[in-house]
Amino acid sequence: MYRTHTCGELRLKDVGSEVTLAGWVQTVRKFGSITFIDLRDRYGITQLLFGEDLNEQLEAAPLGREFVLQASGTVIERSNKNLQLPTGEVEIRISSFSVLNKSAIPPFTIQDDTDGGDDLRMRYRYLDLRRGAVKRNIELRYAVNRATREYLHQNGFMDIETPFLIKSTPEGARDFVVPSRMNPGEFYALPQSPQTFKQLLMVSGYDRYYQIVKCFRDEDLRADRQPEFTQIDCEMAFVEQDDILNMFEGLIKFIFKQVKGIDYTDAVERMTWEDVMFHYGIDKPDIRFGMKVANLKIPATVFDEKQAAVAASPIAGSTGFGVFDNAETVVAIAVPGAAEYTRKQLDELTDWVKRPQIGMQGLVNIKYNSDGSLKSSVDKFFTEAALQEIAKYVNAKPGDLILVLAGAEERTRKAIAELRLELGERLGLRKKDEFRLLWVLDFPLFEYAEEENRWVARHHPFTSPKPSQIETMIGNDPVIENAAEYLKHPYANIKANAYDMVLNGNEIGGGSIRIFQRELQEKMFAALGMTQEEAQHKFGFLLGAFEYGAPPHGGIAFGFDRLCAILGGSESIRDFIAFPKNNSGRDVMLDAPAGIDQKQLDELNIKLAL
RNA sequence: GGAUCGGUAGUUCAGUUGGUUAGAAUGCCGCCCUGUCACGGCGGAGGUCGCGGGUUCGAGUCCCGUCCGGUCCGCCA
Repeated sequence: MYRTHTCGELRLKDVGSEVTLAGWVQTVRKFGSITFIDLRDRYGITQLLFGEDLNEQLEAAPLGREFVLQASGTVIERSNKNLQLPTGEVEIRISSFSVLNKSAIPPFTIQDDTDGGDDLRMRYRYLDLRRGAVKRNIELRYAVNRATREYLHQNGFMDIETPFLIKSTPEGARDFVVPSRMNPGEFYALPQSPQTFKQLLMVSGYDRYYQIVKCFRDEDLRADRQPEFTQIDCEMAFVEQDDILNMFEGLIKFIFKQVKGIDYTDAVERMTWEDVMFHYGIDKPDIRFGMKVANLKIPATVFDEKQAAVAASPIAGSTGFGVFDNAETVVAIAVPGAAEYTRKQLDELTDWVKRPQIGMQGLVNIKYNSDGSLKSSVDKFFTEAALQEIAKYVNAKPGDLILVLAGAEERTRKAIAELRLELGERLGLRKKDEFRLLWVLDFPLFEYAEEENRWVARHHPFTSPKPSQIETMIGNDPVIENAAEYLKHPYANIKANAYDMVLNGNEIGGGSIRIFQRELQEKMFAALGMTQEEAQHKFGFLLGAFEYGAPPHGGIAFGFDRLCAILGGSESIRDFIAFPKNNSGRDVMLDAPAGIDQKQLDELNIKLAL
């Protein structure tokens, strides 16, 4: 063995021991005749003391940053202790050492607070991984992994591997594709998720399955998206929606406890998709703070159950203010304590909602002053009494600032959700150390793709409708005559047995109760515009399996990278992946993807048409 | 597919209206230093201003193109 101890374990009780350590040189601090060296490994940092007797040897073999060093000596108590370090009360008086390997000067500093930019850090990822800040993230990831396996194992789940070389599917994200040498002209696809395999495992009777597994989607990336990412993929047979929700909020609570020491004893809130869209404008609301959306006006085609309530809004009739009267949707939030905002701040907020990403025409503000008076940017159109009515409707208190957006339903609702998050952020309401879970239930089963003029599955084509709506689905022809009026089609109102788990405004997991009868699955494929032949060709294996006693089943998948990032208090999932790819899907360390030899292309019968 | 910001020393950045020899910090190298731990002190080296073209007496700075990177929209069942 190269070492008797790690660099993280020696303490006062070890004083007097003869030890040998091995690790990387973090820093060299030379003081004439004595030299301090911080030696680092995965476990920590220990200070080495090189006395006068070793000076000659040090001059013969100078030590630089990141040199690999083996050093032996006696553990002694420090005269000057460093209580910042766990090992800071002791140091090693070195008697002999040897340089196991030299190091080139690293391109950035190997410190928590590195001077390296993202690109450089990724190019030298093996150096970046030496940094404590990154190491702690990788350790946290492993802790989440272990907690997940422990919980699922205790609950009878089996980890079963599924293949990576599978068949391309028509629905959903673009597939990564792998050419088959032995089958010229044919291609495998990498799985977007093990969805159909886990359902087949249910048919086979492995009634509790899980896998922490890579998934692949060839779509454009973002800071928080990778072309290959990891899911905690789970499926259960003989369950209803509640069984799944209970089992997996248990999982997340267990992870909180094991990884963060947090006792999440509150019941996880459950809201329907309609409710969260109505009250927060988005399907993954951050419920750590209030500032709920007030609906002053909505189109007749959405939120059937809310129409009556909105009809009582103070701007329901004609107001004489064209911006409201001509808008499909008018929504507002009351920002607590923001009535003091200056003209400059309000202008800045207005510019913020006018950015192309938000795309609103403007922002109406109403200051509900502490003295109860009201001052707005639309005083020309509304009496103070009318503003009072609005303030009451949006539940504003004196001292609040009411912000109102008006425009087309979809865009405006999205914009108010963004505005709510932005102000929550600015007011410090999105606390890093606070975690609030939420189940969002009863998503629509279908969305309408206007450009393709057909229904698409909102979750995926294996999601079952609410049992009460199976008749609606089977009994209606999916074809739409007038695309503009798709909202009037019965399919627009079919709700799915689907659920998302939301943590602090992030969708961390989602799943559904699946279709398990052949007829309903065939109807689903037909609803999505597939001919019987196509369905048979693409999913014949699944339809076949459903003929041999498929049990009722359902499942869920969690975004493992994202979950780790949130638990680690970071926005970026890249920090939690040992070897991530950049925004263009490149591995800048390997320089992948890359071209291949003509010989390889020939073997694969592939001609490039660049 | 679209929008937008950026590319200057090993690294992170500054660089005025276009004007002398392109700066700082950090890192690196050398010398000094027996208690540092962001050690300190003194000195030094280090640049194809991403690349190509243009405007100009003169371009890091302005214009066009291109490559690379960041952020966002579309997209991501």
